Amino acid sequence: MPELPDLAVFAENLQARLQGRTVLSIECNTVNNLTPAELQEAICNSSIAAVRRVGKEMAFIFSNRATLLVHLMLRGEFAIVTDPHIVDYRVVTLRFEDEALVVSDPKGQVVLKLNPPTSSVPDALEVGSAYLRKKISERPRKQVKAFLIDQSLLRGIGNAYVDEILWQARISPKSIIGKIPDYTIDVLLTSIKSVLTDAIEQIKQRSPQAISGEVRDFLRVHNPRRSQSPTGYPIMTEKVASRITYFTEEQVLFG
Amino acid sequence: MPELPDLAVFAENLQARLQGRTVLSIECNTVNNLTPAELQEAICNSSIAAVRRVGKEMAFIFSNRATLLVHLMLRGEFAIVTDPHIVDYRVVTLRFEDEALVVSDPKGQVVLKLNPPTSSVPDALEVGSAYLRKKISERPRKQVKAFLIDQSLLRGIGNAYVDEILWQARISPKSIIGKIPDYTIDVLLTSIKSVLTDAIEQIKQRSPQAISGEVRDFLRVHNPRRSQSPTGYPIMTEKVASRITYFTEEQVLFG
DNA sequence: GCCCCAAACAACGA
DNA sequence: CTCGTTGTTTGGGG
Repeated sequence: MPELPDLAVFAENLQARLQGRTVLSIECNTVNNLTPAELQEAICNSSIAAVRRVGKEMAFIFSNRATLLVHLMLRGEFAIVTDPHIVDYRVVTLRFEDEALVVSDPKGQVVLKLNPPTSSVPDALEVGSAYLRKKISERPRKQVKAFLIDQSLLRGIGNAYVDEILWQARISPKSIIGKIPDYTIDVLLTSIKSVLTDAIEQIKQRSPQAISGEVRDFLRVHNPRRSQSPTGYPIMTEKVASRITYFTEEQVLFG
Repeated sequence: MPELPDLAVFAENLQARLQGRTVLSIECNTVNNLTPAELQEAICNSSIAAVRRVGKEMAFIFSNRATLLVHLMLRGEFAIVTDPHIVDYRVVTLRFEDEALVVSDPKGQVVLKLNPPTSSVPDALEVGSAYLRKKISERPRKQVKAFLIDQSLLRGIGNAYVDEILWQARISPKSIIGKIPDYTIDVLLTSIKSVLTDAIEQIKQRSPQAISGEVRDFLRVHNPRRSQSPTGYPIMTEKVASRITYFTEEQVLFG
């Protein structure tokens, strides 16, 4: 499944291709208590004003100020096609004049939200040091990996990039977050931003038009293709925070 | 720390010695949001009408219907003395005409409650088979030891007597409670009552005047002095439900 | 060993 | 590998 950097690229590309387009009709079944009629009522005949990533979700913002939030979950995908019927497992189809945006999902787990309340949880690319320290002080005993992927604390970091971030910061995923020294929290914050923005650039270079799929070959430790980190340490694999985790001995264990 | 049978004996003895006595003054610090002033207001100049054990707590019931509930936690003790100052770590002192009841605790963990709402959780000596089966069906996956010492399900059983009860019933502490057959639940219920009431009798015989301390030498398996159960099986030690547990191979593992 | 609470963990469904 | 929720277990701190 795509993570934050993939979704950021998808957002740009979806916006480039769909901005200004008017939704002529909608096809969907009821998903998460959202009925086709509600969706119809809310966005039909409106045009797409913007497409933005927010956390791990895609926000389609319409000219009438309605917002449709899409979470792809494990297997959801976006596609822009002339004939929607060629796409299997369609969840929602927005038809424009000559083509259509299809959200599909073979597992049927995609989550749709219409005009949800705005979240107070910061996005990983926006988070500040004061917020991070406040949340750390509220949950000092959490493992740093569990902390970073907890979407109720910080939005957008998933299982692949958290390993990259922690390797970049040289912090063991099993560290107890409250035991990480202040200075190292600064390093962590910097790593969050740099790993994610670098990945966005990598993905743009490799898949400039992507609105689906994922590019992972450049990951430095969370990468089954690699046995060593860029600095030559063997990559170890272990479950941490209930997830398969790639890390090396370079990463300091705090606590 | 005393468990249910010890506390049952203490209750009898405290009542025998204090019933009818009038509280002339109280000394304490604020404990659990209960201020000295509140306590003073509630029970000063009242007399002790009864002393009863309830779960692992001691209830001092006053002539004005006020109730003071005392939980001794790990190291709390009762003492009746003429000079309270000889007792270290005093938490509460109720002065009567010629002597005083002191609750002391070197760890400061004693819990006091004034007129608490009456609990709907049955005491281990009162529990019926219907209640037990209902709770089992609500939490069928809990280990039987964890179930029995959970004070929100059943009040009064602690880490020592639960081992005695389970040995008596020949049920392994690691059994999954929902997998224990109906008939064996009856055996368990009978064991709860018989182990506890027998222990009360044992303690009365050995320490007829006790209002503190604990007698444990007669325990058949939860007893560091013994290496074999009465039937000659070696006693094993293991953590179960996060507690040191004594048990033998005689005890059937269900589930 | 007491209790409470946060966190970890597994299972399940969507 | 997603996010919820629920129930259970575990560990720390008072």
